Amino acid sequence: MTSNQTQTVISPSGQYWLMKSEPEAYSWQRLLSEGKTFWEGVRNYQARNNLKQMQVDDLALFYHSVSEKAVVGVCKVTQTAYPDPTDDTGKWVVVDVVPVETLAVPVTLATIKATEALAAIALVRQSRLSVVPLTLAEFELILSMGS
DNA sequence: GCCAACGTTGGC
DNA sequence: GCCAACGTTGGC
Repeated sequence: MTSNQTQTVISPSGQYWLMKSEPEAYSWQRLLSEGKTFWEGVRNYQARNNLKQMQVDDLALFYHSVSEKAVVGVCKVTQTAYPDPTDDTGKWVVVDVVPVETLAVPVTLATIKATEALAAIALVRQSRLSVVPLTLAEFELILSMGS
């Protein structure tokens, strides 16, 4: 590790994600205070497939949906997909994540939509998908907008 | 609170 | 296997 910045911005697998949560259901502040969580409750096949592709140390933006509509932090995958303990059917999975950093300035959906370079972002194009992939460029741009 | 988008379910 | 009905999500 040469610096904090390198640690934050680089995902060894080259994969980057954005994960959505309603702050009323599970907030960034709660993740900060708990230090770790498993990302439960995904009941959508496409989102599940994204979860299954995650590697340890993949980085993900944490997005507050509905009441806030802003990217608020960066988290990191510490455990790849395993069966969702809150699910009886055995069909669904979770991953473990830990918080990495809080954005100095939340990056709002309105700002993202107004940014030309983010026009293709899956957050906007597939607004109902709760776990979406990001390109490195999208990930880095949102991080820089939030710093 | 409304509505658009979209995923799921079930009848045929 | 199609498609109408329905439920859910999430932005506005």
